[in-house]
Amino acid sequence: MTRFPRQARLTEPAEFKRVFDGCRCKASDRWFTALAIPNDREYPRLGLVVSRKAARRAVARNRIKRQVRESFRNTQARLGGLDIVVIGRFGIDQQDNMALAQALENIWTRLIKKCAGS
RNA sequence: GGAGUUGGCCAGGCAGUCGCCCCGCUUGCGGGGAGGAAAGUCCGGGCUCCACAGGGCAGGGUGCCAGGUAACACCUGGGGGACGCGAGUCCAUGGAAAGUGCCACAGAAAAUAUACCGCCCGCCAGCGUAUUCGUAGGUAACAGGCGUGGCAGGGUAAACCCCAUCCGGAGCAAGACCAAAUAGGGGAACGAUCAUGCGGCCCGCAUGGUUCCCGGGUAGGUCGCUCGAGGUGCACGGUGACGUGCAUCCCAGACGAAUGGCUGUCCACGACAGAACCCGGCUUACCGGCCGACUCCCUUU
Repeated sequence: MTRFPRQARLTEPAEFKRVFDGCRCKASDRWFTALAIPNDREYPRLGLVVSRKAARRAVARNRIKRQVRESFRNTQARLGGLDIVVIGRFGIDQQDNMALAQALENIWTRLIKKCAGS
């Protein structure tokens, strides 16, 4: 299943707050920080935070978000019932799509491992 | 052919595949899905709410003339000035005889009135040179004083100002509607007339229960939200901006926020950059490409 419907997104401030406050496991590198918390569902949900600070131009922010969504879409089957917030960090707009995809793959793997342990 | 001026247009294409956001019939299909600047938020409107008898002052914008427009600081035409052989380009381009202020350059001096300069006359003091010294004379140069003469009543209003003219405030987080949970408010009905308080007691008054209704209103939701000063074509009017008529088309509407990923292929190897209520402008950013008009020079016929 590689769809990405609205149910698979965090859409309300309260949901974001839940992840930030109750964050159990965390994975980060130079360009991303990912926070996660188990939800009561059978599928994962994704929320994105890419600030103006991380990428000045709107075009760059859009590109980064699309990359994350695309990567999430292809990976979600392995993630299980997690609410995840991915945060873009400063300098991320300098990276090309290939680099972002690899970085994300790495992030997902580590996140799964950490959450399974907790 | 070369050099140049100017107006307009495009903004990688195609195929496959996996997705996202709207809409339509609703297995699943079909249709639509960022820009010329969507940007800066600098002007002008529409729209919404609030305020508002009328007039004036203050404050702010605009500034040759005429026209276009819903309106403008925009656009068109004309006048004037500057640049260019020219096509053209650029100009906040009203008023200095209402007043106040300022004045780089030039000038003696930009308003107090004369320092200044040139020439002339005389005087005082000092220095250098020549002579043995004092004294006297001559030459060059400096400073000061006196008399006479020269020069002006200019510029500046992206200085105040004057004149003309325009201007209410806030903004879609505008605003409208629906509306949980919880805690208040108002009302009605029901209690073997039960409990508590004020009373020694009764009456009475207050508080308490359950059910229902009403009103305000938070989270949340819906609307506003895209058919519009709309696009395209033709005709007519006008030097032109533009207007009028007819025909035709429906062309993003998201809201933790869609418009993308991958693969193949072609070429001039792809810049600046992402809608958030909607229009008209201005300004800024930008790889390249295409089309039209015009000017000058050279060559050929």
